Amino acid sequence: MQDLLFDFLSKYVSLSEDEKNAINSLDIFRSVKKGTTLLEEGQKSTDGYFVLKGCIRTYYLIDGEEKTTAFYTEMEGLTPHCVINKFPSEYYISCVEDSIITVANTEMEAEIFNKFPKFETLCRILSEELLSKQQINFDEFKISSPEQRYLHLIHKRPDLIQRVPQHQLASYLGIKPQSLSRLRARIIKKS
Amino acid sequence: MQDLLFDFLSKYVSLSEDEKNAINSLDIFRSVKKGTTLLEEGQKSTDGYFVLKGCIRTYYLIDGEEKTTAFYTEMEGLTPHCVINKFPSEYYISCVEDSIITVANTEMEAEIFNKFPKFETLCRILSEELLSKQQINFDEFKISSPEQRYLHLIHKRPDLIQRVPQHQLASYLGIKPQSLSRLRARIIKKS
DNA sequence: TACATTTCTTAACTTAAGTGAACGTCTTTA
DNA sequence: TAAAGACGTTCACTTAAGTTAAGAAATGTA
Repeated sequence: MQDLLFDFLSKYVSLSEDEKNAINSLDIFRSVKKGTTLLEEGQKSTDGYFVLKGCIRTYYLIDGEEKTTAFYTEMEGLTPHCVINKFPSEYYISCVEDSIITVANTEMEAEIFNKFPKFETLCRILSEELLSKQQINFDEFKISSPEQRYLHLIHKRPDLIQRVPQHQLASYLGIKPQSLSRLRARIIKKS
Repeated sequence: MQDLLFDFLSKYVSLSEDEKNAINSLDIFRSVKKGTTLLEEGQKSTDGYFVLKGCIRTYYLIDGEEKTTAFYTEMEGLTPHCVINKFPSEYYISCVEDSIITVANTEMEAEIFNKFPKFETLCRILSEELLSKQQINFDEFKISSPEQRYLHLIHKRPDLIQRVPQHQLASYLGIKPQSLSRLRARIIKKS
């Protein structure tokens, strides 16, 4: 399982056996069942996640309704906002599928950065890349209609449409489940 | 003018005179007039920007229409996507007001990181913070209606509503200028 | 298997955003 | 200073999303 992680990292830096061992010794690999809640609203945590296999999502609970705002699949990671700002979490994190993930807290990160500065460079580059991609995503969302967003998602992340329930996709697209259903019917009719 | 930058940085790290001098010697401070285009669509660039005073925006030109997707004001910075992905820029960057900014390219960054590893830590922390804030912004955008987004903007960035033209604000809120105009009239009527 | 629950779809109705056009105001500039 | 252009508002009309409700389909569970 570790190989998935090391293969991914090797795209950015080359790791010595020492460095790989240092990571392995941290015992960060976890297998989690579909439906497991990794983080709850109101909870404080210092754990960040990285998905090796499977899918996790973040959602807000608003007036009893789940509003899914992000999905993380293979080779995607997230550091919850509450880890950064030290306040209780404003959202939930939950497993969409049985998944294999890494869980690492801030202290483990600091330890690794200290021993191997290379990792800090890696993390800087990764988060700068992510920030930039995220901005493009946001831009695209703003300048598109719900229908365009859906069509775009089909091209950009076709897997999501298969592996994620419609009502979760809907809020991810910024609309209600009924609207997504209607919008899909409209698209099929057109073609 | 440099003091604005150093005051900001001092919130994250303490800088020695040596380090400040190293930054000053890079000659990164620029004064730019309202309307100046810093980056054009199709252009390649390695420059990142940080706003000390004033306001800059990113916009896409789609079917002859400007779609403004982001504003950067005092103590906010951006690294354009084209700097990260090495492709021609998909958007423009332009000055909304007369501004004082820093302009730094990738090589200068590398040089500073090399001399003062502390700066890389600073940049990692800043970009992780930004990424996290950005995600919260995006979440909020998704779960809100245009009217809620506008009301939220009034509370979160009241200055923007004063200093930025309505039609630029509109696309920033993901709607047409006419809709923003109508939405504002609706809000006034209610209250 | 049978029942309950969740998820998805459909429909009728309401509300709000998109569109195109007109108009007044303000700004730019020739 | 006059003309042109940009900007914001309003309006009538169109289109699509929100809402509420009902029912079908799929899923999970006893």
